[in-house]
Amino acid sequence: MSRMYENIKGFRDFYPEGMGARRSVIDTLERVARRYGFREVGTPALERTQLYIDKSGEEIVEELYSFTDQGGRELALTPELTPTVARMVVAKQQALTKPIKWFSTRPFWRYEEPQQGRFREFYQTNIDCFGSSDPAADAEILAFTADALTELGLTGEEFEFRVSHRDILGGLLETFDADVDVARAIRAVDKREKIERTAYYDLLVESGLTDAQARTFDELLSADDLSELTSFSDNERLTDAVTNLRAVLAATEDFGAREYCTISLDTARGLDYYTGTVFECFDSTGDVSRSVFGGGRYDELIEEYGGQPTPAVGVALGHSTLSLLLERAGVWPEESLTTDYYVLQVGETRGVAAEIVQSLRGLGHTVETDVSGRSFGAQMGYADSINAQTVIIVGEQDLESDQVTIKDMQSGEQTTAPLDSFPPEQGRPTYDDYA
RNA sequence: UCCGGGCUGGGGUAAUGGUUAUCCUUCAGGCUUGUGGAGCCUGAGACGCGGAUUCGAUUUCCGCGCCCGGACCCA
Repeated sequence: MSRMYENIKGFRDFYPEGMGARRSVIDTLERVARRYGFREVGTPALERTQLYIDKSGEEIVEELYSFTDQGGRELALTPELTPTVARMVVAKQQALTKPIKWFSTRPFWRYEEPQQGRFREFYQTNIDCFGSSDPAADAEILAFTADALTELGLTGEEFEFRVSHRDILGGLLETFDADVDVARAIRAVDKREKIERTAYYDLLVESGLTDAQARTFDELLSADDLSELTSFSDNERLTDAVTNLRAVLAATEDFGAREYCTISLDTARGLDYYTGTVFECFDSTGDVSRSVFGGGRYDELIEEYGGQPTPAVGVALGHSTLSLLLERAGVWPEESLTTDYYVLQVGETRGVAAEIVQSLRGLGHTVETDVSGRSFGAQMGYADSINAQTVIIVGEQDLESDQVTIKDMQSGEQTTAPLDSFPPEQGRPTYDDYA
C-alpha cells in the first residue's frame, strides 16, 4: 500500500518506544522544576500575530505560521513562550504574588528550514521568574538548569554554561563611540566563533568601530578576568554590569552551580531582547555544534507589554538539541517498552484471568492480557515482544488444582501459586516469591 | 528563501528502457487451545508524486514533495 499522505516538513511523529524516552526526560526536567517551586502553567497554541510584531518587528512574520482566522483576526502559532507568559503576567499582575515562578513544557512552531536539532514543530521546557532583580533569581535559574542536566545523567564534563551580561558588550561599545550600531556589533560578536577572524573584524568595522577599536574590543572580550574590563574603562554601564555578573556568579556558588559556569563575553544571544545576564549551554565535547539552549534576563518586556516595570529572568530548554546532547553522552533513556505482567489465557478462562488482571492493575502495575483470541504460543510471543517481566498463565489445567502458573520471562523458570491468594493485597509478586 | 546529497514492501537492500522486481528482516497465521527469544510452512507488504521523451519509464529528463546535512536566521 502506498502512502496516501506525506509528512509535513519539519513535523515529527513519536512512536511509543521513542515517546517513552522523551516522557522520561520531560518528567525529570519538570520534577526538578517543581522542587524549586516553579509552578506549571498552561498556554494557548495561538496568539495574535501583533504580539510578536511588537516584540520583534514586522520581519518576524515570515518566520511564523500565521494566518487570518474566520473572524478576520491575524493569528500565529506560538514560536516561543516568553511573549505569552509576559502577556499573562500583565493581565493578572496585581493578583500575582512575587516572585512569579512558572514552568511549562509544550510544542512551538517556526516556519524555518529543518536542520540538525531544528524542526518546524519543536518542544521546549520554559522556566521563568518574574518580579525579582536580585542576582539570586538569575542564579536560581542557572542552578535549576544544572540540577536538571545532572539529574538526566550528565556531568560537568559534558556541558558548560557560558555566562555573560548584555551591558558588558553595550557598555564597552559605548566607550568607543556613540555612533556604533550596538545591535549590529552584538550580532557580529555572536558569530565570532563561527567565522574567520578578518571577516569578524570587517563586521565590527561595518557596525561603526575603527580597525584599532575592533582589535582592542576583541582582545577585551577574550579576557576571562573581569577586572581587565573595569581597568580599561570606568563607563558606568560597564562597571555596573561587571558588578552584577560577579554577584550572579557568587550566588551560583552558594547554590552549588558555579562549577558549571564559564565567563564567556562573546555570548550575546541574538537581538536586543535581553537586558542583563545572558547564558547559553554548550556541549563541552563539541559534538553538538550549536548551543543546546539559552536564557537570560529581560527586565523591560513586561513594561513594554503595558505592565508595571517587572524584572524577569528565564531559560528555554529545547528538547531536540537536549536529546542530541544526551544521546552523545550515552544517557538517553532506553527506547523499549516494558510491561510488568502478561496474563495468558488457555481455554475458556477469561473470567478468572480478568479478575487477576484487574487486581494487578489495581496495584498500579502495567498488565496486558489476550484480546485477540490467540493461541498459547502466539500469546507467549506477544508477551515477549512487549517485554513482559512476568507471565501469569491462567489455564484450565491450573484452575483444576486452583492454581496459576507464574513464569519469569528473563530466566524462563516457572512455578505455581494458589489461586485464592494471588495476587496478594499489595506488592509486586514475581516468580521468586513462589519458587 | 538558498546550496549539497538522497528517496525501491514497516526497516535494511539488489537489479533492470521490456515476462511474475531480488534477498534479509519485520508483521500476521500455522506446524503447536500448555510454553517466547531456534527451525520449517503459508500469507501480507515497495519502485515518493506529477509531467515530458519513448511502442514501452521503477530506470532518462524536468518540476514538485518529503528525508539528511549546510547557509541565512535563531526570538
